[in-house]
Amino acid sequence: MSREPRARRQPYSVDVVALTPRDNELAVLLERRGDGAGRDKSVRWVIPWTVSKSGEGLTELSQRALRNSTGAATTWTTQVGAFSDGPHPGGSELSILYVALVPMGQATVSSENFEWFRLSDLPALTERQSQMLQVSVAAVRDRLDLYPVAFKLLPATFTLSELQHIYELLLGRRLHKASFRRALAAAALVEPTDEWRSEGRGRPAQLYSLGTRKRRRGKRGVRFDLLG
Amino acid sequence: MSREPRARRQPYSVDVVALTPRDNELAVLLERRGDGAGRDKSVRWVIPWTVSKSGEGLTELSQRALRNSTGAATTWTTQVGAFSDGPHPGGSELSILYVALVPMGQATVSSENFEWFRLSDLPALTERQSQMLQVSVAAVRDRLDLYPVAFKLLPATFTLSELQHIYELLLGRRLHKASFRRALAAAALVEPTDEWRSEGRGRPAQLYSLGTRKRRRGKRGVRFDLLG
DNA sequence: GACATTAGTCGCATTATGTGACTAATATGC
DNA sequence: GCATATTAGTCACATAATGCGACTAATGTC
Repeated sequence: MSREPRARRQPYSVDVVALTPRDNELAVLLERRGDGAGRDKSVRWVIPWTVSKSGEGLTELSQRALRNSTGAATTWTTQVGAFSDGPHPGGSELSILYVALVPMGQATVSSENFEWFRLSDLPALTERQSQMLQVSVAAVRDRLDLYPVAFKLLPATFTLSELQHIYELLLGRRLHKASFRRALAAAALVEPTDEWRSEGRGRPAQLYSLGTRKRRRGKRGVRFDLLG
Repeated sequence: MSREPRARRQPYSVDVVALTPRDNELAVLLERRGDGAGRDKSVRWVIPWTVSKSGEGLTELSQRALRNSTGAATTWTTQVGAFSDGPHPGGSELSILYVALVPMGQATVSSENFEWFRLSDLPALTERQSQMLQVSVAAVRDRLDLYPVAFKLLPATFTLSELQHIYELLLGRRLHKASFRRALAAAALVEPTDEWRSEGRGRPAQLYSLGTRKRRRGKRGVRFDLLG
């Protein structure tokens, strides 16, 4: 997609931050903007976005943006919010932001205009785009305890070590193996399959899958220790 | 505000769900719509909303909507999301939803066009409005552990019993007094003032205020028990 | 002064969590 | 084959958090 001809202002766009685990951290999918020949060379990558065509719902729009950038991948997607400050590459006033979680190892691109970047190795972004990315990652972290986001970053079956690595990646700190597994077992969240994976060296790991939802209600007390 | 003359479609509106504790549950501020003489008599109340005037940011818009409906009250406000399904009373395609938390006892109205309704005693709403209200309440609940929302539903000073009641109201279940206070003390969240409140019968209660933030980081393990 | 009512605390049983050390199963180097 | 490295998975025990009933404290009402 090349530069727009001084676009008339679109009312709103749907922007999608697609995240996937890579090299022990998160990576985000960005779109190449223009050919670098324009006057604004400093910003060459943007968060993929679409604008409404004809009465499409927000969800459909986000799915279309995702399909357009990753190539396929019906992944888990959730809305983060709306942003109005600063300019948008498509000239829209409003950005409706979605995060999409792409399972490890399934991070594809639809064309060479798209590329995955590790968060520690990002290209320059505009203020608004940078903020949207930051809020997206924070949104995923905040939902970690309430929604199965960690599992959406993994394939349907996974080893417990992989699951722990995802949690460590999202929390930004190491977890103790025995504690992690004990808590996981207590919640009866995952179920073992009869498959094992041999990763080269070391003992093979058993594969697990996310168990059927059990509507367990939290009956425990209030945690005041993570109010921020 | 009376019926609009077959409004041209606005690009988007900002809708504000204002919540306050009342009679041991939450109450929401609604706006009377039209005079009841129109053909659509069944829906006479709507969630207060505004549309953009001239390059206002979303935050300013929500503040204006709030001022317009409650009369004053600079309360704590946060964005919930964007909604596109179903019709909006203002004819906009998109609703950007905000929740505002109004401290107990400070729930005023700017005019007789506005009224507070307990959630158990709501008037009929459209599908979209009903959904937005439901999502707003869920958003507040989901943020209970991460953000000091419970304190935003109380005045600057409060008794510990009042605080516990707010938590019980938001969680929908009873908490044990001693456990609640022990956890609260461990987090060093609140500070006692030297004031006491005598509520008629019973022993007077000491008043507390929310202490200064202390950036305590969560070093504890993962909770799998409330994934849903 | 007995009683009702609300605030606030204590002690102990139970459960959850942190942590290091242990065993198990595989690959590699010699 | 056998020692060693590497990763998976478990155990046992100490410490911390939580559930919960019973207690004391301070007020108003009769």
